[in-house]
Amino acid sequence: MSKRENISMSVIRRLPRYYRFLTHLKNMGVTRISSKELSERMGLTASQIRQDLNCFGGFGQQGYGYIVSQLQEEIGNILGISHEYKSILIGAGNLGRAIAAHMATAVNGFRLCGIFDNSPQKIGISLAGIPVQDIAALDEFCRREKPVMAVLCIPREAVGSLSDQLYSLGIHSFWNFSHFDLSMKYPDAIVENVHLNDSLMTLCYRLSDCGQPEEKQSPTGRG
Amino acid sequence: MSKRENISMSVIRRLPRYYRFLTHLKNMGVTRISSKELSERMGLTASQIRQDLNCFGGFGQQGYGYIVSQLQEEIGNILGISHEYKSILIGAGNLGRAIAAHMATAVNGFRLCGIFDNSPQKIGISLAGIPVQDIAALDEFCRREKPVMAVLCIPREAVGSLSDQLYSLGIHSFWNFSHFDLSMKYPDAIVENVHLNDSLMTLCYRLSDCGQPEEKQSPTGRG
DNA sequence: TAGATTGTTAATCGATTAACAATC
DNA sequence: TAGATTGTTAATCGATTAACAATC
Repeated sequence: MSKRENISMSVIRRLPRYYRFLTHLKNMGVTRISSKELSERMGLTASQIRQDLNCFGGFGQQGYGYIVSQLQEEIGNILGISHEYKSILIGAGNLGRAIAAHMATAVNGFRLCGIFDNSPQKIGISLAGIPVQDIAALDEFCRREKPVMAVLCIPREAVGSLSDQLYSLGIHSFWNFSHFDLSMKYPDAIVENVHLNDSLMTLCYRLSDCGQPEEKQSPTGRG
Repeated sequence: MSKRENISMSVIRRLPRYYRFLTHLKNMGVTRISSKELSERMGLTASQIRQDLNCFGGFGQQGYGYIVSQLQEEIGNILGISHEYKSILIGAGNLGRAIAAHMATAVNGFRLCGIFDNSPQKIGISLAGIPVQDIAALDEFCRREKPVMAVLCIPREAVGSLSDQLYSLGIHSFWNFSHFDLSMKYPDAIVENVHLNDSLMTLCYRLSDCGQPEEKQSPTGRG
């Protein structure tokens, strides 16, 4: 866990995948692995794996390789998965439901402690054992429970004013599923965006890549 | 739409964001924009925007800038959003439900035409107006409808054998929400992964970054 | 025309890969 | 010890930024 200074996002984004792979190997009964073997299984270069790991410390042994269980645990610590950061979810729609179920089951460093919505049809129901509260109760709840992260599963239009409220209540990190640009608004906030539609559109691009689209001969052009 | 050769994923992943921003500007009544102004609004450099756009052609006018509606339409064409690629969804759990709802509403180049699950409780219900079919009906359905993309909202364990079936039925592109490594298995497949838990873990890392974790003094060590 | 802003080439920066001495 | 594989430095590659001539 030692060094950890100015680690690039490229490296950080690979850590969960290492963690998953090592957990899988551990479950399969593999006790020892070299960077070469791991690289072949993961489709990376051995150099990159060693380079990545050495951002955080030397976890291997020359001539031997890495102990799977040890390395898995180290990366878990680096990621901070044994934390239980208090978090709330805003928006109990289809996506909110899925995320609540996800956060309740997977171990990931966060504990969901409150869900909020503004629709009377949603208020009172439970998702993953947590009751959906009226958004009007948000202030009081946050002052009492002091959550540090908010999951935003609400439409773009709703985020503008709500994010101000959340930010002033001390929530400065967001798992953002909306299209609202939080990191533009709060430069010091920690924002992780999940843009499902953007993701799908890149898939569309790659499918279209071979044949020309050509369905629209757009008759645009400036005066 | 012209050039389009060896466009890097870095560029491709920015396209949907350009598209969103331009759509927004258009809706706000903005008709004309320079790369400088757009860069300030999006938190990029003007150089990057011009560089990105010029991968596909010259859409601007020197001394004037870009016509918002025209550029928006061009990027839409580049992404291929007017396609209606037939797609199927496997897994009608919480996440499957959310994705079905999403794909039914947003315009994104795909048309969801079938949903499959293996649970008797799910078979027969409708998601976004589409009935959930028994996974046993998959072969017959695919031979008739010829979908080209599959959304995978099933657990890792289920993907191994199912992906073989899908691949042999001519489905070579996947929107993959599972942790199964499809691109390792089918190097020629087009795979877009959405790993929600990985995303959340990077957020956890960044939150943990300031204070040391130190809750576990792991007593590991070899031989 | 003069001013503005593009398209494009060159310079810089960062990330990945290769090489190799250290060492288990 | 000899063989293997790490940790780390150097070389390469790619992506971003800066600069500027072209031109509307």
